Amino acid sequence: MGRRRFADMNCGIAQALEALGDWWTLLIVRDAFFGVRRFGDFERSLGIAKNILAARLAHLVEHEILEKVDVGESGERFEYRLTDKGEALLPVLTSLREWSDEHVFGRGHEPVIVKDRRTERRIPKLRVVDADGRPLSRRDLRTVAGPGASAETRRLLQPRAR
Amino acid sequence: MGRRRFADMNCGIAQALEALGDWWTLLIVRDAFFGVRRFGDFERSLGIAKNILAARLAHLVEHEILEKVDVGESGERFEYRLTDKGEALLPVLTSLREWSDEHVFGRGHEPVIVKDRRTERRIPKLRVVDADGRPLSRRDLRTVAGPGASAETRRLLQPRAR
DNA sequence: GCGAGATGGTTTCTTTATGCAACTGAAAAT
DNA sequence: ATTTTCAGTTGCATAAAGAAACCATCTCGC
Repeated sequence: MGRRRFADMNCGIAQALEALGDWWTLLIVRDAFFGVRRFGDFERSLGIAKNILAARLAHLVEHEILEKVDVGESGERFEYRLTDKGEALLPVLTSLREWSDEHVFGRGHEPVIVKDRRTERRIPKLRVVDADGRPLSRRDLRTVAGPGASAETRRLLQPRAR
Repeated sequence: MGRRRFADMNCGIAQALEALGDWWTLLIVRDAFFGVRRFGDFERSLGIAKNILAARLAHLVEHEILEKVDVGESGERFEYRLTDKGEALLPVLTSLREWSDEHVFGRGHEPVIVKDRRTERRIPKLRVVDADGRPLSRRDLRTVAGPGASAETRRLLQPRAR
């Protein structure tokens, strides 16, 4: 029985994976952040099969991360553009890149560097911080049920020994 | 012909996906952040098939995101614990959750809320900011080749019309 | 010390997903 | 008018995911 979907899980990570978790999808989004818009450009940039690309683009359009815009002069010719919801993935892509830079490539071996276009300075690393800007780690956090929590989520979040 | 791997791509996102991109993997890491350590606990929490779980845990151990520790009193009994490299994924999980909270569930419908354990206040949202703390969007950024850039990466980053 | 159950997997088989290659129909370029 | 590009679709081969059954240790109760 094929792959399970996560759509019904009452969890933000699972929901994000429902939209982005398929193979290739996040690389398509990354390319979109780089300014790629056309079917053929995604195809060449990624070396992805056409049928997979078509399916992924449709999935991203369905999830309102990309929008398909007809830009044809005298007929149909499409572009895929990031929506606001898609642009909001910047912290996700950034945190993934920063993690790889530090823990996969290692400092000094980054394949790319992201700068503030205005000042030409590197952007500061993303960090999880408290209200005063002090860095927090996993142990400093406490997860509680929110307003949209399901009964199951509520049960899972009951305090227990760790 | 099976699935392509991204291991050889000279890109942080691709490298992160090589480690985390498989189906289920990120949910296993999420559970690890919640304090889950035992095979059976992951299995029950996720409802994942044992063979897939075993493969994913081995993959995460191989990538040094989890470590497998023998905690048996008089024989083998294992725990999977987050390494420092694994703990460093906190911004990734956080940015995914925050994106879902805002763009999938919507404000006021978050299934979980993450608080600073000390102050009981919600943690501020992760943002990509400049050196002075001002928020940046995709358009404010410029990506240039880093010290570890391959020839291909260098070529792709040549300025071009957007 | 011995059987019952929990733990942590491996093996087998079926169902899906992925990938390649070939094909298509419309738009642009020449 | 013909060729090339574009944006897919279709068909087929293979690899990965999932369920269920199986298995070797360990642990607990007695």
